[in-house]
Amino acid sequence: MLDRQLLRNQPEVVRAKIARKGIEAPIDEFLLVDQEFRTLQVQVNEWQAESNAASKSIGALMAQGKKEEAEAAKATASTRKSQIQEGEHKLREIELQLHDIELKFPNLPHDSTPDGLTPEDNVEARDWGEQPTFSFAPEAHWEIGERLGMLDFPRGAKITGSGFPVYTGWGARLQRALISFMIDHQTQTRGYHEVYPPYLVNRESLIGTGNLPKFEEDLYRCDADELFLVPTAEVPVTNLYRDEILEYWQLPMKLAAYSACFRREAGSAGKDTRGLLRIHQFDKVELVKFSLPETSYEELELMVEDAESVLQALGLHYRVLLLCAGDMGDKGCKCYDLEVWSPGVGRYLEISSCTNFEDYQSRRAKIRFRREQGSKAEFVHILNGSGLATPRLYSALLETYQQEDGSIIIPEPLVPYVGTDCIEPAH
RNA sequence: GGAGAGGUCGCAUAGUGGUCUAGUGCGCCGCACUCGAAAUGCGGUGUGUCGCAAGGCACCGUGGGUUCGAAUCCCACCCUCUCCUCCA
Repeated sequence: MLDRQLLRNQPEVVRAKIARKGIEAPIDEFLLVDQEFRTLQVQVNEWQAESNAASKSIGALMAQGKKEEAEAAKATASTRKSQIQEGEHKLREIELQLHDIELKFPNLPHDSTPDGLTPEDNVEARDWGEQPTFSFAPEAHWEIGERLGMLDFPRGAKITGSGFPVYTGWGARLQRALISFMIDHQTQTRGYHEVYPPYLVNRESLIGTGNLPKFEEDLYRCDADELFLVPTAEVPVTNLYRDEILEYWQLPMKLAAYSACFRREAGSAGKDTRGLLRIHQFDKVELVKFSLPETSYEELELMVEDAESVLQALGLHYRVLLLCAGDMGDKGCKCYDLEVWSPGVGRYLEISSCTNFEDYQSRRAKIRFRREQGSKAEFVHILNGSGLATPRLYSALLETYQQEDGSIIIPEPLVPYVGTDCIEPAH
């Protein structure tokens, strides 16, 4: 959600900035409904003020025992009543309409976000490590996983559906190890506070982060209870402080949460269907920051480094992309993607997105802070990033550390979590 | 799921139809007193929205209703607590 004053006072600036994302903002619709809203509000307020004054005078007349005058005043007042009620209803209706329009506005890209509409316009900020070389043809992770009894796609499809893989044996152990390693890494060496959130959230929470109203078709919904499975821990974690005012000293607040993530991936049927590249249920450690507005872009750079540090610890080659305005999505102001190299698949895989939303989410979720006691509450800036998502990490790990004899070397920091330094084929 | 109790301004409480424009205490801010502090006294102290402003309007868990007028009465729902039931 954007600042209503900004929309009113500088509609053309807003329109132009949103156009950089290749999106046409509903700015004309907003201005029209907003004007209607304000006009009616002034009118209804006047009526209410008259009514309040009249009621007060009736009270005074009653107290003085002037019953007849009071009765006469009551009669007059009751004629005004339906008019006011009608006006109030209409006003509420228009306000909801206005709010709906506001919720549909995408965020404005930051000036440092490059122009462009397609992935080709993204800017490579840096890379780390080198593409590993092999003396044999590297296998894709689904081949390695099935051969070593770590991944079972057919049975996952049987018990649930496609896109719900089963991890078994060392595969399950490795999955659990990655989660534990990453959450420990972020909390113990990068200063994040651990959160373990619910996996089901209500509608308000999804509106708060901006997943609703626009992206409902991407979510799994439990109709009986009006709850949704979380597409990312971003949703419950960001909403922890919905409708709250934080203390100045709490900022920046850095939270790290593991959760399973559930996405219907509607509209992407046929894309990346093999292996772990695009699945409906996956695991992710999510980083969320509540920041002072004036430092949020520094915090973004630090968050990208936090995400990168996992890949560096595991010795995986990756690159960092600064996304162009059109490829960043609706909610962000500035976004970096981390792409890890997966040699068997032969591609860089998006494994983390680190985004500064500025006050877009905090405005929706009403998350504010106070600089000092008595000063006005301001919206915090909210950032989040994956730190990291497991399926593509899993892919890069198996494919990078595969050996000619069919085994997988486990990188050193992960050994205590997995309980072995090498996963070998069964004999 | 069943029964009961409760949800009021940061916190704690008062308020059961019109001097409530929601009182009081604590906390907080300002001023006074003081060398300084404590104590004390005085004043102030929520959010949103419309307005250049003065000021208006809305908000006592949420949504409806009754009434000229609702924190207060009625209905539905949500949440918390206690007990019962169920249960990993």
